[in-house]
Amino acid sequence: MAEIQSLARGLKILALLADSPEGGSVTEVAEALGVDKGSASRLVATLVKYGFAEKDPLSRRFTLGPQVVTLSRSLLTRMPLRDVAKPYLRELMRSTGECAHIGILSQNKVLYIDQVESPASLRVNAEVGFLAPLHCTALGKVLLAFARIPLPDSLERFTESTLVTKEAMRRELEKVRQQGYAVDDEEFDIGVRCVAAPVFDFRNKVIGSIGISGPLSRMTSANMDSLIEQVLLTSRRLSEKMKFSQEQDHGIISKKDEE
Amino acid sequence: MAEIQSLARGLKILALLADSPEGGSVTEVAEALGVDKGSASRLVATLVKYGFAEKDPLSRRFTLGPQVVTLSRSLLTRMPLRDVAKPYLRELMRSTGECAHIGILSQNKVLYIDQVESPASLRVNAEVGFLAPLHCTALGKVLLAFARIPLPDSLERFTESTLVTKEAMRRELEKVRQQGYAVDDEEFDIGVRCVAAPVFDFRNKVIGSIGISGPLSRMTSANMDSLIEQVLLTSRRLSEKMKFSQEQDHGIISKKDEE
DNA sequence: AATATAGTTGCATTATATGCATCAAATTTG
DNA sequence: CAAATTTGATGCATATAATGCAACTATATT
Repeated sequence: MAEIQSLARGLKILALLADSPEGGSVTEVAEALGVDKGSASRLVATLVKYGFAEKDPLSRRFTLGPQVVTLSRSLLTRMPLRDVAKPYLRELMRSTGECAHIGILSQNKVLYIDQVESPASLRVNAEVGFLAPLHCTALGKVLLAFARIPLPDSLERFTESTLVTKEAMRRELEKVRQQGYAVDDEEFDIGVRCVAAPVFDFRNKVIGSIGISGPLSRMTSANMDSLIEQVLLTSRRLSEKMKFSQEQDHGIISKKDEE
Repeated sequence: MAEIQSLARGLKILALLADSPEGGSVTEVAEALGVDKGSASRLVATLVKYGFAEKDPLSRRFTLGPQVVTLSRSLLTRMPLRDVAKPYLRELMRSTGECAHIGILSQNKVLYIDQVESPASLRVNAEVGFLAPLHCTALGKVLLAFARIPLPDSLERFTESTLVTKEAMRRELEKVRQQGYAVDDEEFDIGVRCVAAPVFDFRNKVIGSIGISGPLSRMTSANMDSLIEQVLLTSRRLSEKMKFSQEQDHGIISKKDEE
């Protein structure tokens, strides 16, 4: 699979700019890619020209450009799952009082595609576009358990509670499958608990996971059961809705357009 | 300014995919760019390889990939204005009951970089990443009036009330400058009114605009005055805060890093 | 003001992207 | 259900476009 070198370089630069909070200079970019300053200069100039990067004239450093935000919206607003899920997220947040979010599998991580914030002043906030590890988040565990994707080779430790052995992980995923939901008990962020459950499409394939996150102080063992109940209920209702809307889509697609 | 052709082509493809709801096929892409099918095939393959595009195996069509969502988040979470504005947006939404949003100038349009939704069931929703015209939105008029950028050559009509002549626009902008705020009275969407005011940085340069949008039924002439008051108050407070945080930044930047 | 560092641009070279043709796969049609 | 047609992928030779070098300009540092 031959890749187009200059395009690949440009895309690598975008990833680079995304990773460095201060942006990147031409020389840094050149070094990172192992190309000449001249080439780097021309590549970033092209990115700027199309709005994918921006130059701060003062520092002469480059950052991501607004075009990526526009593209992102374009993608997000066209995700059927996201569209359908919105009211369910709102309802889930309302009934639990915690931040509700929905994620999909992307690059072997979980990508948060939408969120409804809790009004509480102490709350967990997972920005749309956030890319989290699978093995230590509730949303991620659900995807691992139901999507039947291979376990990541190394399970990075984030806190004391992170499950880092494949064996422990396998047992955990078995449990998730049996229960139908996953819990993250301070395995990624200290002081944060999450609950998530799968969303299935009309073929009973997992297409995402939906859940809530909140501080330990509110997500206590005393009310975990009712929170889990809410999440499960929501995930089932959403799955039903998805089946419905996708069967409709299916019908529409099979009817061929004229011309 | 020589642009790197293949990179430019790749970026054009991304814009293309963003514009077509159904995504694009290899042949369509090839036609749109005026290149060979083979080249188009290799270009999209590269985009897919780096997560910027995705292939639906069934329809063999390409859509934007999740990488753009990740990049977008990376950019948005690093915008100082966005960070600082969040609580002000929340407060503005709470005090007015309407959807509050904040935008910046991008590609001669206004880019919505954050939003707080109203809980009302009838509400206006402007997704983050939305790119709206300057001349017929409150956020946009504010930018036009205070950023001293040239008027767009043609003022597209969206509704009966859209101002489409340069002369009318100039008068309107003069009014905006005098009042310190802008109103959009069904000039973009029927049934929707918006109010917005500028956000200034420590140099008194406009860096964005903040405002609210709501249905005519709630944004009546009777309560417009108080809504305007709220927006103005918020924009002034936010500007103050921005001055403060930027002066701090300024200090940090001028203190050179070791190494 | 002088020096050093960083970014841009012109130009010749070479590698790379391109188009064509072929092949494979999938979709449509008879 | 097979034949035909459309669509996407890949190998290869050619030509073009991207590259690196070097010279130059602009900015930052001393």
